[in-house]
Amino acid sequence: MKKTILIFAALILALVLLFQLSTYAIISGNLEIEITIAIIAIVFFFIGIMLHKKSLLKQERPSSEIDSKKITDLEISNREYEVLQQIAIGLSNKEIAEKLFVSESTIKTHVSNLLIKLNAKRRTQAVQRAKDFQIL
Amino acid sequence: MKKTILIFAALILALVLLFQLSTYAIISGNLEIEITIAIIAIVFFFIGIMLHKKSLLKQERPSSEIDSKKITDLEISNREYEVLQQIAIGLSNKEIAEKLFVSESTIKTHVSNLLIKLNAKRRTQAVQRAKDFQIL
DNA sequence: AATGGACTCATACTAAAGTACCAATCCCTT
DNA sequence: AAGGGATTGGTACTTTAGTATGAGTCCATT
Repeated sequence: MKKTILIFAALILALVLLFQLSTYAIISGNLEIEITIAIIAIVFFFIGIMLHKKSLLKQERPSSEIDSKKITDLEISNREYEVLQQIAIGLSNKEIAEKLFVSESTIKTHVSNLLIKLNAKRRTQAVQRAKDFQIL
Repeated sequence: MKKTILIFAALILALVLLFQLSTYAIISGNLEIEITIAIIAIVFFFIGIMLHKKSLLKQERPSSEIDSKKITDLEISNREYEVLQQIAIGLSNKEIAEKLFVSESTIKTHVSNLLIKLNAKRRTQAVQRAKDFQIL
């Protein structure tokens, strides 16, 4: 909200400045009115583009951001989440075990707990549900 | 490219029209120059926003579009692709078999072929690779 | 008519995945 | 110090997944 106010203040300021400039230019005869109008048009054209770009950035981020709150809500521990990430890239339990320097038994335990917490029957379904929850 | 030319033509036309309007207004004394400038600024401000929005739509679509050419390149058949989609949503072979009204054996055959064609060792990896290829 | 691709299904395996239970540390909080 | 969650690991099993191989049907192209 603060940024919006600042942006609009800047816009009004720019408008006033351009107006002052154009008035002076027209009176002093240094600039033609067509050029003044053209400059104003171009300046606000690009202001429109830039503002829209910034507003979109704020909207796009959440859609691809992981929801860390949801992870804690589901009571998924750090280690379990690490395992979940490895499942998502298609690794087997043995491969995950080697990557995280633990035994395959440990990974199986983590996977079983993940399936319960994500209410999934299989690891493929767990990945799908995790993506629905925006935690992957 | 054609659209870009049309858009710029429309922009120039709008600029000329606004210029004509403002010249007439100022000469006839019906409008103050400040108001004219303000109108031009607002109009081009919104033109900027709208143009940027349209250009973004063209960019976003391809990133979430499935690459049907890639599917044929990988020699993945229609039925195999259907199975791939079901794997991606986390179904087991038996569940896929019931959904597509075929036996589990058939699904296993399709899955095996998919793994070869996608160069994957497991179904989870197949899903991951399919997404890399933009076919899911 | 013959060939080849797509789809189907089966059998018999081997290999992963997943379940159920138990248990030992470690670390943090009460 | 005691309790509890997190992490680790094991054994013993059941269930899915995946491989290998062969074979039949259907359909379009040659």
